[in-house]
Amino acid sequence: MDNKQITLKEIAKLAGVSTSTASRALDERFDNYNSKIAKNIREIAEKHGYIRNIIASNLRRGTTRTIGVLVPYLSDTVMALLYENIANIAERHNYFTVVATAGNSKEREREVIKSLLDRKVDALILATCSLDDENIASLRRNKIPHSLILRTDGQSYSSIGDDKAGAYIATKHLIDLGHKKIALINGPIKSSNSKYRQEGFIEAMKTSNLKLNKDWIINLGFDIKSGEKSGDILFSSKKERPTAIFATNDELAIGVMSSAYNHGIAIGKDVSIIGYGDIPLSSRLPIPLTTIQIPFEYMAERAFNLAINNQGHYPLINMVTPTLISRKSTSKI
Amino acid sequence: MDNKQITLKEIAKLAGVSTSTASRALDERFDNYNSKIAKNIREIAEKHGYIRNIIASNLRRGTTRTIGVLVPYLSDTVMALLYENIANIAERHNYFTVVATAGNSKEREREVIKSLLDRKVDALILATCSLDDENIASLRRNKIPHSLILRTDGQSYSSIGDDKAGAYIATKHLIDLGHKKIALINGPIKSSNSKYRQEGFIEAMKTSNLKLNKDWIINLGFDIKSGEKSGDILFSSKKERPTAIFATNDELAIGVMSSAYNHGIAIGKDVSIIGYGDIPLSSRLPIPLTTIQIPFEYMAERAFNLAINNQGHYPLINMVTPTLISRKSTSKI
DNA sequence: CTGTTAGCGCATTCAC
DNA sequence: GTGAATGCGCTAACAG
Repeated sequence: MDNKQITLKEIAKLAGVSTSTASRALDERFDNYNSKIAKNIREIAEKHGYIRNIIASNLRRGTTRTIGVLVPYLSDTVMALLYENIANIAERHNYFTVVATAGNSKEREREVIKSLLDRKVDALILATCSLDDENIASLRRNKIPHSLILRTDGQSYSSIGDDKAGAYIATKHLIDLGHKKIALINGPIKSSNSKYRQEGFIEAMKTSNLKLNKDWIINLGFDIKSGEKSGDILFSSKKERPTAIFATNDELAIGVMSSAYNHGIAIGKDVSIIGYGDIPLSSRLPIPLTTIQIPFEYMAERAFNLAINNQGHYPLINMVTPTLISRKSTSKI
Repeated sequence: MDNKQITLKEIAKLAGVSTSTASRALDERFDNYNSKIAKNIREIAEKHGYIRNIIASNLRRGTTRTIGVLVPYLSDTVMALLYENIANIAERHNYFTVVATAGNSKEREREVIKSLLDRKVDALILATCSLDDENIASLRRNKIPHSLILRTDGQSYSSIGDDKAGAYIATKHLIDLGHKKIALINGPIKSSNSKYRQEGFIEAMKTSNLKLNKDWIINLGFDIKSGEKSGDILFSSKKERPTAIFATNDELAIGVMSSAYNHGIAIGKDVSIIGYGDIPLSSRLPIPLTTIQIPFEYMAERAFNLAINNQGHYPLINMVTPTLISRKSTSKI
């Protein structure tokens, strides 16, 4: 595999040519270099298991063909899926990918961006964006190639889902099932996906002339625990309870389900729950979750293209259309 | 942030010293270099936002302080948790980490290892090991620093859980609850964790003089889907059904739960289910999952130390002890 | 402690 | 199409 790798110079010597000729013959970017001598060099290189020293090459070329991806947590399945898709598409384009996790701290995010940049990544893809994100503004100021995925601040090139439409579809699904008392469990509104999903929810409610109950719109976090807490708030209320809940991501929905179970409320019967994201788990829950599917692969591909080459081929904000996946957690009232 | 980064040479010129002096003054490895001139260099560097070009530094130093991590899937929560823990401990030691996913293909794994090595990672940590793993044998032959995590082939330095003990505890828990008809849902036996968990299961059964039913030991995959299939096999059998099931990881257990639900079998009542791993989700399932907790952080730390520096400070196989977490998915018969 | 010299391994001028 | 020369930016060996 390696140990003392054979070097370009040595290959050149073996082939009886200069290192520059050897370098050209082995440069993957010139595919029209087919002289006899070039072919010979390639054969020799192949035979001796020559592998270009990427570090040296990167230094000289001034580019690393590496993109850095920033997510809050990799243990968040949506983020893991997003990253896997980005890594795949990048690999197909001969790019290498590195991830870093920033948790929910803007400060940590700043550090991590710096660390990625110090490593000379050619571009960044960020899934951490909040609506007024100073870190991302700083990327723009410094003209650092980057794109946003899943969430946008409306100012950098972004590949996101049509969150408002998705939320509208989700809410409409509940309404079409006959529900009128519908609660929204959402993440913090400072993220664009939360904001637009909330807008979609409200629009669907208003369009159907349904009353919005302020106590039934809850904005805590994005994780299971937040969903559970939100569910506890709704289900332990002395007042009226909602008959349906739209949780703006699947993890929140799972948390709500857990809470419902603890309160002895039958999911899909006493209460309908719809999520957002369609993570692999959702279809395999004891009560499979009705949810909104996001085309992650397509989203990742666009984010990649935006990061690498966003010279006006694409609009600033690129949206993919989500679709409803109906399962057992929702039913007619 | 960057753009045209100021270079060491320029800092040296500004400080009126040679580049080598500047280099030494800014070398993080010499913390005892505190002459007046050195301090001055550092001040100037700080003022001008100097950042060492890591690529050039890596090339010259011949080391990257980067470790490569190989996992099957990042969308497998256990793997994501493992990686996050490795990345954290590595960062604390001033190492950078990159991940790659190999799916379940040994061929792909080989490619990915090569790609990581081409990038000159200083060491590898692999969570992909099977019992007789040619890729890992190859690492040993080529004396490439590496360690195994979660799974071992018994020949490379490894940081794993005590799978046999964990499985014994899990099975014993079911037996102590009065169960006698116990099924095992396990991954493919070619992975050490599956193998040892199966051994622990069998030992507990034998120690308690319980009969092993061959139809009740199922070895499919590691994912939810496999768990669901396995559950379907058990629950749709015309013959006798088990009253308890030990699934050797939480995802399998979730799959089984889904199957149980579909068959109208009440979890924690008609059937007790115990998992393994304690992923965050498990405690928040509608019926919280009894499971075996693995100390991932400690496991990751040891794997890191083994990868970086395994010169006999540690035994070949390092085991962390798992503990039982009792929840509602198991109950007395 | 400091400066000089000499590369790490490769890619890119620029002549021929 | 090829080779000689020249660094990318940094670090290490050596001598003082």
